[in-house]
Amino acid sequence: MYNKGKNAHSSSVVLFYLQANGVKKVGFTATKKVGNAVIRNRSKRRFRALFSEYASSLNDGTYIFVAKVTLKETSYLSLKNDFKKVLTKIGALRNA
RNA sequence: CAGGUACAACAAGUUGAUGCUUGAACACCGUUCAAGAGGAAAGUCUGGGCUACCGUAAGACAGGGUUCCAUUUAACGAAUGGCCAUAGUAAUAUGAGGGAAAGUGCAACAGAAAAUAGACCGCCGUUUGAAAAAGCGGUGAGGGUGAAAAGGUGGUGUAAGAGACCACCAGUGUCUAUAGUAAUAUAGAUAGCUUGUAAACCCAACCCGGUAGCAAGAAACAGAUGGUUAGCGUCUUACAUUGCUACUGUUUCGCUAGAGUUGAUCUGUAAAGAUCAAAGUAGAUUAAUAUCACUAUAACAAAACCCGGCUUACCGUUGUACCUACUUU
Repeated sequence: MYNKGKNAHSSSVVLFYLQANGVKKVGFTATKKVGNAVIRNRSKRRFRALFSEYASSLNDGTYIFVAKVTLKETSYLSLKNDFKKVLTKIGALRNA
């Protein structure tokens, strides 16, 4: 998936996407580089909360969101912007 | 009032919107209600419980661990109180703290000489010599070297010297008395007994089956293919036995009421113990316990089988007890 799919970068998020009809899967990744267990769990929770906002307007396919080191200092609004940016870049938003 | 010491406690809150995990009820597959991370959940350093394997049980040896004393505890390498040593004016803190007189070993460099002491300079005696000096012997008091030079000071003594002898002092061992459960302390007597190293081997006392860990392990269903005839560190004795066991997937159990928590009373200096009372479902498996907003900027850090300790990290704040100095009375 990392090899075949498309990817898009922003300051706090990296998105990997592979199109597939009838499948809708999502994964959240926060490696040890990001921080300790508390920070990683919090990153994944924030991703999950944001993803549920966009979930209905997304195309089918498999998504992987990867957290970057700067994520823990990013505010909600700028994270939302980044989220929108990577989704648009990849063309996953249905009504973009 | 200033500085310090010890211990303890808390570890955000608010409401609104949108959600998650578990349980219960209703209902009949969605509603309602309830509960939902820590003081260290961390490091994985230790003591156990629990589970499996090493056939079972007992013993010996080997091996490992502990190390001032007493107490506490299920147990411990932990805790409490004390002793000793060191640091601090003190409150207090720190501690790999048995034995060097059971034995063996080791002590770099420097230095003449380093543990059976040892003569380089010096000092003393004597022989040779006119003298300078040389030879032989004595001397550990003086010099210099070193982490350490074989207790210290003064005297007696002597050719010069020496615990060789004496007085006082420091330490050590032994004995006695007193205090203490004891470690030990104090006092007296006595032995001229006096370097360090046990994180060198070793000795003494006490303690210990080993390995793996809940991804342990157990059960059910389904599937497909096999493996081995044996074994704890070693040995001995007794008994028993031919069967034992592995793989993949899913589900259930293991899974949370426990050597537990809180409060009161009593016992104890304390760790802790006894009695009585009260409250109480976190239990997941990519893994819930949130996301956004507001107050004020908020640490370290996320349960994963469960308990006792230890270690390390830490924002902001509060309380209690004590010590020292100064001022006033």
